[in-house]
Amino acid sequence: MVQAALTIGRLARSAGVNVQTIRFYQRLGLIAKPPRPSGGARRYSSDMVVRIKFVKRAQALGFSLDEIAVLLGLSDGKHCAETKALTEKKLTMVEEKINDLVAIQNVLKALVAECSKGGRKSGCPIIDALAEDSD
Amino acid sequence: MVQAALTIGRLARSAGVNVQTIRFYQRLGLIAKPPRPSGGARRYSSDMVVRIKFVKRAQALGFSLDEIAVLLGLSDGKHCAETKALTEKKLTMVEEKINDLVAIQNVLKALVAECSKGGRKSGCPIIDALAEDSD
DNA sequence: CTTGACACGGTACCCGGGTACAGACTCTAC
DNA sequence: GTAGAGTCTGTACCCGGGTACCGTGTCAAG
Repeated sequence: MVQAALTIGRLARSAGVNVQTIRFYQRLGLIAKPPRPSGGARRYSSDMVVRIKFVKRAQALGFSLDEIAVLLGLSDGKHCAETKALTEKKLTMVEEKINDLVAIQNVLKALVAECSKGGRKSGCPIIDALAEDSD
Repeated sequence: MVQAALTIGRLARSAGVNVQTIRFYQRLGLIAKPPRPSGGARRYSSDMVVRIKFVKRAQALGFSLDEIAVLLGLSDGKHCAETKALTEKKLTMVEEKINDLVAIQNVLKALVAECSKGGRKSGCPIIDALAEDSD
């Protein structure tokens, strides 16, 4: 933690993010806005790079920015139980989404297979299946 | 095809959709707008119910409204090859999404497991993992 | 002393898939 | 004749996660 005192542009480049994204995160309250030295540019410590990367990694694991705000609030390491609960909830959501997609995958596979088989009543079996009153 | 001559409200109820959604689909060109009988309300044939349900079923299989517009354009049953190609493309997209989610699932599972194991250096292993420079 | 590169703050716009609201009209029943 | 339900058009708003544009300020180099 060398407190490298970055400008927002350098901070953005270090974190691999746009300047606008940082301002956007500030508006959401994910990222603190350091005090502005009256007439000059705000200065950011290199801890902010870590914090932004934290956001990006959590996002890559499927957490929404709202959820990440909560995670950041728990990030002093003293709220491990809550953090774990949130992660388990997210895991459940991911698994539900996988189940949904697998069901879709099976339907699509069946449609493609039927199409390849050929020789059905009227036109295209895929179109027929979508037009049928199967609900 | 009894041409039941539905009002937009009845059409919406039959198709299980809001009136605004029908108008929205009309704006997108997914659904035709029957001529307005000068001063009266537009009348919809019951074929429109089928068409709207087609849209909803395709949507449930992961097709976007743009893609559904294409599907509807192919839906005379004479474009089975194109339809199949579109479906295969969608299947591939779904499979890619499943793969992404399974990767996420594995990471989340590992984090939860490590958290349950307990006894790590500093605070919460999940927070630590998100804060670490692993990229 | 001017030019260029940044920073600042505010606002508007993008995507996709709708939802909601406002104001005018028509039709039907009481 | 008047209330209520429905329809019409147009426009604005919602979500989430940003992106873009505008006018102004500040700083350093040439």
